[in-house]
Amino acid sequence: MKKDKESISKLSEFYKVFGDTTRLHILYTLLQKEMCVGDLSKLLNISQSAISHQLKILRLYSLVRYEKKGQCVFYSITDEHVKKILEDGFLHMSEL
Amino acid sequence: MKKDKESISKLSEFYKVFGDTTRLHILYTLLQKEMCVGDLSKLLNISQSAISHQLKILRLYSLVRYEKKGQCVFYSITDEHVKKILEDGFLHMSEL
DNA sequence: CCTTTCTATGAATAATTGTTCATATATTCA
DNA sequence: TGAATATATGAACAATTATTCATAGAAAGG
Repeated sequence: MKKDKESISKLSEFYKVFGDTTRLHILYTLLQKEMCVGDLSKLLNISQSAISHQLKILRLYSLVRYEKKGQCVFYSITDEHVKKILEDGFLHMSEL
Repeated sequence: MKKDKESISKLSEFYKVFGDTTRLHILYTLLQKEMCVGDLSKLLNISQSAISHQLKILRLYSLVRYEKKGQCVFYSITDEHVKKILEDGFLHMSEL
């Protein structure tokens, strides 16, 4: 695995995505079940706009996917690999 | 594993530490061999002060340890667990 | 249609974080 | 002891990132 400037920069971006409480809250909530934007907003007590902006970033990094059902847009964790990353996070931390 | 506000906040802090190119560069450099502040500064072409400030954060999170030898302070990765986290990072990313 | 509801988004603002600059402390060596 | 070298650190400044605010678009229901 190369550890040049380029890939270290990529890796730091990757970590940065997880390094925000709003995004982590969204991710761990979606780990339980898929949810639409408004529900996330109410549940986490964060404005709809803020949620939407952060979901955009999570989408950009392919951490969540979405499906439109009527007026609602349901978001969910992309796949098992992302779920694993999320579960590993707590393990790593608790070992430090 | 509890996923309350408190622990999600802790976890995001943990990720945040890795979410900076300077700190990652330092960490991956120290993964090769222990090094003193000045050498890191020269090698990475980052001011001594910036390196020192970032090392302080890495120390705070127990990711590095240091040993004073004369005027120099040699830094190294704390332990195998931290090394594992660093190596896992690239794997996770490459699978996304 | 018109209104309501849900979501997305650009721009402005607020908050956070990183770097630089100036300087202090400690150690070595002449 | 005095000068040089290595590191740390507080404060100011710069840069980045998140949130809010205002608003637009899309779908559903009356």
